[in-house]
Amino acid sequence: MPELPEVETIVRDLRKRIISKKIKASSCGYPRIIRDAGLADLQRKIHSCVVTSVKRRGKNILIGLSGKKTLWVHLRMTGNLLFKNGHLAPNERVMSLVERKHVHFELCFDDNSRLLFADPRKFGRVAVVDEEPDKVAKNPERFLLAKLGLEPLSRMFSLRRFAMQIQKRNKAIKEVLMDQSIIAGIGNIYASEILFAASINPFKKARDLTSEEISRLHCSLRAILKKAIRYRGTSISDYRDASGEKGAFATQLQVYKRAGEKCSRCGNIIHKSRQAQRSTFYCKYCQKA
DNA sequence: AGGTCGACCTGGCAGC
DNA sequence: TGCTGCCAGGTCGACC
Repeated sequence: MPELPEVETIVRDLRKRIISKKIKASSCGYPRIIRDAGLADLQRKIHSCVVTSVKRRGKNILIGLSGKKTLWVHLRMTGNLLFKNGHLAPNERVMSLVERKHVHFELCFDDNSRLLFADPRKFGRVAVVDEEPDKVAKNPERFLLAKLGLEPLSRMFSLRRFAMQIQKRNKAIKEVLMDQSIIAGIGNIYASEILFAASINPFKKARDLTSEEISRLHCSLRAILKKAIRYRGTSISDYRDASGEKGAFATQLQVYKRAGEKCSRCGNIIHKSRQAQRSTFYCKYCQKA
């Protein structure tokens, strides 16, 4: 699933391509991806709007539209937003793995270029919000979106604020990192990688972390996310950027999906176990409990 | 308030 | 080859 670095890569691509374009038409082959009010309402609201901005908040994509509106997109596990110049042939593969049948929502701009929302598993969601993106980003719950915590690459993400959040949580640190209402944007891949980089055991209770560990975690968290953005994200299978290209960070993964391989730091074997119903990868020696 | 679990979906892959 | 069961980057709502 796309996490912060993948979403950021898509947002940066789209910013170059769709800003100031006018929406001429939209279509949807699977209305359940539209939240709340539904398809007809959404189509009416976005028709003839001009794209004014493309932003990210956590894993959420916020496309600013003229008339103080926001087109909200969440890619969940396998969603993709792809920009395409011109029409799509009836059987054209949008990219490897994603066939025409997986395109569930489509925006057509006045120059005939398109923005496609494709999602094989149909978990992704789209909605229109009657407010501009900055206000939605600040207070997503007000617009019936999920509560979002600290933005890890913003200036607000100080060591002090991070530590305050960590110290009051009684659950495992990996679960805290992945809790979007505490820190926004980290998912299963980067939580594993960040904890490895900081040499912290994923099962350790957040409130038991020493101040030295919290400081190390704060540092690796930002470093890993920034590096992953430089590599344009991680493609395990489905993820592609807005041009349909893979991200290159998979080659940099130290523990995620590497169970049974040797730890790059100590040479011991990387372990896989189950945590909060998801896979966790770590080195038992470098990340002692 | 906090945790745990199933539901939402499809496709790929391992094992038989 | 074909069937079955398991696994997957995320989130939400029901329940205790």
